[in-house]
Amino acid sequence: MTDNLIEVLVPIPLLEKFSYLLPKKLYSNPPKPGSRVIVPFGNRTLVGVVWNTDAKQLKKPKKYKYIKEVLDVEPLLDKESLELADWASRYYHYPLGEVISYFFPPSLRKGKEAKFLETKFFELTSKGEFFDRAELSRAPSQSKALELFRTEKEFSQMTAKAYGISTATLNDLLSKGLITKYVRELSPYKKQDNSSVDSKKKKLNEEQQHAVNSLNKATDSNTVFLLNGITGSGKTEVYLQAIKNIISQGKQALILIPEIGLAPQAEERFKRYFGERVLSFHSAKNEREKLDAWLGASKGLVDIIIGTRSSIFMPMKNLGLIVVDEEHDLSFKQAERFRYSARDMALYRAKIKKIPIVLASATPSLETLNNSLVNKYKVLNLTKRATGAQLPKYTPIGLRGKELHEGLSGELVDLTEEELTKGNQVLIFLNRRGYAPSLICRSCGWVSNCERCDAHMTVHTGPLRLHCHHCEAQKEKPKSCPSCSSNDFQSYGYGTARVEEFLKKRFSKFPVLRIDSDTTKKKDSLNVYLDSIKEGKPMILLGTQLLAKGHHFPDVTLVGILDADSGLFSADFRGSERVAQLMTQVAGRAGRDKKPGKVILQSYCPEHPQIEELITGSYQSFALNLLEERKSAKTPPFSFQAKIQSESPNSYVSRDFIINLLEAASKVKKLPKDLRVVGPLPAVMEKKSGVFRWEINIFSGSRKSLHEFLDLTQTILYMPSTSKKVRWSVDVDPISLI
DNA sequence: AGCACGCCGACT
DNA sequence: GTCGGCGTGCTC
Repeated sequence: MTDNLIEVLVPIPLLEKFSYLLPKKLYSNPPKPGSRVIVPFGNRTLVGVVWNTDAKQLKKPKKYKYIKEVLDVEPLLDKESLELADWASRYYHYPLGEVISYFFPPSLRKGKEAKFLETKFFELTSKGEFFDRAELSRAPSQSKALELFRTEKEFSQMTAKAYGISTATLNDLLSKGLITKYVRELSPYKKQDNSSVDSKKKKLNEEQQHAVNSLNKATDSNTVFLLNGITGSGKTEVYLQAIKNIISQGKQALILIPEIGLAPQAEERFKRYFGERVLSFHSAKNEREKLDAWLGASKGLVDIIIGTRSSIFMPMKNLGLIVVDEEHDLSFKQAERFRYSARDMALYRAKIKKIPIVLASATPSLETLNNSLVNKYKVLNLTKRATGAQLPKYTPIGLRGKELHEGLSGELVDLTEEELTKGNQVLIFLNRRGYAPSLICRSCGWVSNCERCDAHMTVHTGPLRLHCHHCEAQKEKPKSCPSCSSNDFQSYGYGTARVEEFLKKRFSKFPVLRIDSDTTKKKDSLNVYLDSIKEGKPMILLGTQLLAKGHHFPDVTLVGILDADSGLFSADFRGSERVAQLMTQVAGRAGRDKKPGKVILQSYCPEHPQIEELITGSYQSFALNLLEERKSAKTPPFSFQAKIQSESPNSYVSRDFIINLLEAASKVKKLPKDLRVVGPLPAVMEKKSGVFRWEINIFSGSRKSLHEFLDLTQTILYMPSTSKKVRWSVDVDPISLI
């Protein structure tokens, strides 16, 4: 019998589960799967999670240790979370013990109590109620406090302070037995108060209404919806109403959004609609807030969680719907350690829980689009803008042989002038921050390369410095050329800061708002910008992809895309997909309201078939073409991809590590025929942050053989004999472009 | 991952 | 003599 042996997961990069003995005193009350326990591990003590209570005996049983302590009598994670963790661990080939820790907020990972903030309360006793206040004539503070207690009956420590009752007074009343003290968990969540909720539903158009109806009909079934609505078509309103329906059934909804920057606005919109039982969750929250949100969601005190990718791990007592907004967005994929895709985990979570899930986007990823084409997903199309406005018209402007004004063609400058004078706003898009992408020496050709990366250092102004955009490196602009000592430097190319300089000079009467990660570093600064845009005064919004993300700019009538070519000739097969999404999203900021919009696409090759397709066709037609290309190239979504990468300060060491891995793997088992291994090759940017990266990319038409191969490499990678000088990673469904 | 153990180099 | 460098091995 092994009924006293318990399998525990520890947060350590090891593939094994560890078995522990249950002390006799816990026989009557054994911990359940999903409970946290404290276990001895080597000479350390760790917080682990119970996985299995009927663990099998090891083949050669060593000495088992005893569980030290059970932290949770009732499990903190339900069966579905455990199943999701198990799946993710196997799918992403990442140790289960580490995966499971993603399901807990930091404080619970550290072993703290799963309780809301505990607060001291002071309550009037019956003695206090009938006590003659005349006896307190020499203690006016106590007398006054007692009077307050008689009307309020009890105070939390905080409120007592707010009422001006000092700790000394409280202690005096306590010692006289007039009040008592007790400790209570202070749940920050109130029962729903519907009076604060704006229950007016917006009027929907026919397509939106149809979408809402379809979503409402799918309750309790694992239906995957692609809410494919053009920019400005009112996707949010559709899922808001679907969520309303879910909540009216006493269930919860989980909404995943791309970036942390979008969280405040999204939360505000949801709160306006649903009241206080909406909670946002993202990395900027502190430990206490994270724990409170976690507890609130798992106890069912919160109806809606809206958050960034890590919210997919949020326990929900009665989850009824998941929405992944802007599902194409790359930020749903974690690009380090546990390289999960929150979107794909959401799909699996909905499957386990047998609930509907909505993937919403104007520019769906090719994976999602393909799944909808093969009828795995149900498509809800929104083809009209909610305001009735038209999609903006694209006008290409060829740049060859043209004189530019810091990246702007004469036509674009004129059109900008025209729109500003009419009182409209203009959006200029350039996906390159800083002043100029590089600094060159005009006398010898020296270029400002980063010492730690295969990349140029970008010129930044105010103060004038060189920054590497791929590592932390920064330095002064050299006084003279390191190579020829001349002083003839030129800032080569242009970034947002340089264009800003020009626009401010050229359109001095109008504000120019530069919005990129340099100008929005400070907390809330993005919101300050967005608020000033909302005022609707004529101005120029200049920025990077930050501007492309889901914002509603009703007064923008002209969008200028300075460099439509970037990314078209990318080394990555996902480059064009990304460009099309970006262009479509940016273009979609124009003409959202009553005023019609126009989009200028500057390009050195306007006759490039992909540029033409974007202009004359639509994102949809562009994407369908791309899908055909991917099909013949057998790249995802027509095959499954994984990447194994090594990192070392020495390029040869890094390369040899991958070569040895492949060799070791093929010794154990011949590579299956349906597996295509590309590499070993250096990464596109081989040197980054001082380490050299080599990789193999594995493609397979069969998920099964891909995973079998990864399982095999994993056992090799985790062998103690494997060199620890090299850092390695496995990335399933990689999407990174560098 | 962490931590201990262990085997070589430059120090009070 | 020993303090400490990091290679290697192990964790129920």
